[in-house]
Amino acid sequence: MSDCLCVTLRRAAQRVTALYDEALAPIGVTVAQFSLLRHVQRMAPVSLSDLATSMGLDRSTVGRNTKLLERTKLLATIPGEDLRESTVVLTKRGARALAEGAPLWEQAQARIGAVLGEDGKRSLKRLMTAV
Amino acid sequence: MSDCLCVTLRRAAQRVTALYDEALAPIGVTVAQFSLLRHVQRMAPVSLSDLATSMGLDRSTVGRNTKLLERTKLLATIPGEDLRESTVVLTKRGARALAEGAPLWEQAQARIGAVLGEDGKRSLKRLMTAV
DNA sequence: CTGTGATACGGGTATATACCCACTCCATGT
DNA sequence: ACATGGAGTGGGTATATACCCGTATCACAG
Repeated sequence: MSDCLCVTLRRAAQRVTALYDEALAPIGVTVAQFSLLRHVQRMAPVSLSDLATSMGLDRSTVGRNTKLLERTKLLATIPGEDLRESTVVLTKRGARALAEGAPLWEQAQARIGAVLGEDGKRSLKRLMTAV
Repeated sequence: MSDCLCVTLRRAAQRVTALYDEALAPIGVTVAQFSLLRHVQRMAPVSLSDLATSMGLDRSTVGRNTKLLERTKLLATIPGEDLRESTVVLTKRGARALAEGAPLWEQAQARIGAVLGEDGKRSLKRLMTAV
């Protein structure tokens, strides 16, 4: 067993990701993509830069992930008034995926929440504010 | 703020990884590579498959990560008696990197250990056994 | 109205990871 | 001895992520 906290944390994140991904499989998106969809839903119409800032990810990462969801027709991008800007919106399919995915996500979230418990969630929050 | 435990956990893992990577930067390896080096040190001479099993990673991942460390001359692979097998060993440079990296790793580990606290580590362990 | 610096994005490259397929090599049963 | 199946690896492809650079566009100072 690895006693490196970092490696353990990475593995935990991977396994939890796999669990969420499996839960969301019926709607054909990963948890990273689901998260992106939710952010777009909240912020649309929104630029890639604003999305990236809001999600705490690199702009290029958001751009690439958005492209994937464009290919599967869950997102669409339209040029903004500022021609440099690419504005992202949900498609109807995207909205439907979000609606159908919500209870699936809830289940996974409840399961992990139960495993972590209140103290686990607190530790996680503490970690996020500390690093 | 994302209220998805999975996304939060992923971000936490990324940030902690960045912290360890920065700590290990003087010896020019990432924490994933450092972990691989340590496993090789413990198990050498060892096949890729055994390494992968021991580290809980995919065989192909270990193969690729090993190639990276071969390029930087921290690891070497020699053909095993079984010609299918590729046996991995530490080079002198690899051993030196491990020795020099140990205190750097310790520092990062201590810092994250302090943030997590005993309850945080317990939660993490609980998570690992549950998923 | 023009030039310059700032901003938005895309693409290249890199690590880390997984899964699946093909190839090679071994080992064992007939 | 040979065939068949299993094991070990490598490579292809995919996602998710970061950083850096180039290009296009904008906004503002002069």
